[in-house]
Amino acid sequence: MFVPMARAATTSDVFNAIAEPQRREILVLLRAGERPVTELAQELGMTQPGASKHLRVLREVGLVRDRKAGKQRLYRLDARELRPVHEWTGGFERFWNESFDRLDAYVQDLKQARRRSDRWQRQDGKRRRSQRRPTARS
Amino acid sequence: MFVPMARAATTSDVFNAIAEPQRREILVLLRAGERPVTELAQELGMTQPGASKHLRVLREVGLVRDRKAGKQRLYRLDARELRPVHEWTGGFERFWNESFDRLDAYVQDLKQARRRSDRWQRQDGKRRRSQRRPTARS
DNA sequence: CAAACATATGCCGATAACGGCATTCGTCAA
DNA sequence: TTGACGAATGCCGTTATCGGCATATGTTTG
Repeated sequence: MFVPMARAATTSDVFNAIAEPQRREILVLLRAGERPVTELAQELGMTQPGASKHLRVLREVGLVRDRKAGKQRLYRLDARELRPVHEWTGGFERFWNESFDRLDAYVQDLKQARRRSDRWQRQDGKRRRSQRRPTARS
Repeated sequence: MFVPMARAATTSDVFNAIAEPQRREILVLLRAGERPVTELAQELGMTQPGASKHLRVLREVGLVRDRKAGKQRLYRLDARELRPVHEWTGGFERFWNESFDRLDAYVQDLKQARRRSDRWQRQDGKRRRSQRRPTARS
């Protein structure tokens, strides 16, 4: 028998944790320093239990730590686990710098070819290369 | 009446797209160059429809583009949308470099204080600071 | 046109995600 | 101990996700 499963063993990894906008917002807020749950909930415009649940997820992947302070529980950032994400995306850096796009490369080639041939035949007063943007999505 | 919604308007942003291990894997595979769906499906150990669906998600957030090549459809990487993620995580860099941890900061302070006081009283041959790494997850 | 091949889409089942509410748990103070 | 307060947990309803299968769509070739 087949046992289908949703999102395999994904749950509870860092990529998943930061896929939630509210959780990202929490991390951003925590850059300013420790904060109790209620305060965070308020800034996020959600209920306290809601915030607590997000904080749980963040805690479980190690992005956040908590310490007791009286009856409060102060959460603070622990960004170390964000590093793998940074590095993973960094592995694609050359693809967004270096002409990632065949089209770009192609256009560059055309330009070069033009320049070369221009040196040989100097006629053709017409405007060459008429803003190639093909109407771009409408 | 209340209309609860799951993951708000999250769906279909880049963070969500790369939250899926298989989709990350696809991106990695595509670094090597264009690839048809079937090939990807095979390397991922999943069915062709499965791969197609992941590719759809990636396409919708702009991480991937496709071009027709005969009866095949070749997918290629377009990593530009990965940049925002890289930059967002980069915004936390100082928290994992610079003593993110109060404990570390504390230890640093201790070291400094020691050094200072050492200049005044030169005793205490004991080892100071015993590798504070707190057992790291087991 | 039909057959063969490559992809996309639709449907389904199982499960996870999110948010709110009610409630429990834990801690401090009177 | 009781009351007040902060935070966590449980439950529920709604929606999304993921995977597989069957099927549709599209393209090339005979």
